Amino acid sequence: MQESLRRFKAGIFQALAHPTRIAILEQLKERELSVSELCERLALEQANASQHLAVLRHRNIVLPRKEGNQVHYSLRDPILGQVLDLMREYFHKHLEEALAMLREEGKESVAPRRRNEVPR
Amino acid sequence: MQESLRRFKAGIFQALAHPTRIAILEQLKERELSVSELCERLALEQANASQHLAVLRHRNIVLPRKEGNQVHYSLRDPILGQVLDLMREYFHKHLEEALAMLREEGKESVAPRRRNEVPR
DNA sequence: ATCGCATATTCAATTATTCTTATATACGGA
DNA sequence: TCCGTATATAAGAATAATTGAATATGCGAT
Repeated sequence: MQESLRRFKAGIFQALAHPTRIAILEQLKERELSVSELCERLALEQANASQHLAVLRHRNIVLPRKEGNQVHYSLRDPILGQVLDLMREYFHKHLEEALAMLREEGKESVAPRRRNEVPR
Repeated sequence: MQESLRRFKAGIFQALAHPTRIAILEQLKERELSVSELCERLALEQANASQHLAVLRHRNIVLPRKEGNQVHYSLRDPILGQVLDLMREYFHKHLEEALAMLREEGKESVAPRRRNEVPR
């Protein structure tokens, strides 16, 4: 597979690689929502929500539907919903380490590794 | 779901969000490989491969196994293999637009949208 | 036409990723 | 021990992503 195709996939993952956008997609997985509904549910600034939606839109991950004054967004392909479901499963499976990882967050003690040890 | 859990998921996606790391994972999905084998197959610089492997390692996506002089890496959880498979399916389904998107790459003509049009 | 609301875009500042080059560490063998 | 190979890390420059504030656009109602 060529570099360009991998860039396409990487682009999709990159679009998913932000907590806010994951939150948005988890909402849209259930049903179509307007921008203001999303802002309300997720406590987002309007401009910020719009920017994140733009990221998702540019990757064709999300579909806008205009209705009068507002824009309703929906998840374009259920496959990405499945991906999110798999991630949920993955998350549960690795709950312990996920929590540990989150607890470690912010620490920067370097803890030099002992000789003969495999890298962190 | 809390912000911290979404950060965990976003972190995984972020680790997947690079063409080189996708290439690495697609190789490891098939079988365990040493760093030098990966470098050879993917035509990577040693230092660069090592950095990308470090990203995957820190997320516990990939597992190092030391054997004498070298380190063999494997995919830690087949779920992520499934995720890559779903992405492949997604990719095929949206092949047309993917190609269009890739063709557009590098252009920066802004193409002002017509009034009454839904955003890009 | 003008107002008000919903949404989108732009800009500048900050922060995070990525690449390259150089150096460090760990190991096995002579 | 010292050497060569495999891998990891560090440092710096280049690039990209994120944010908040300000502004723009599109639409419905008056």
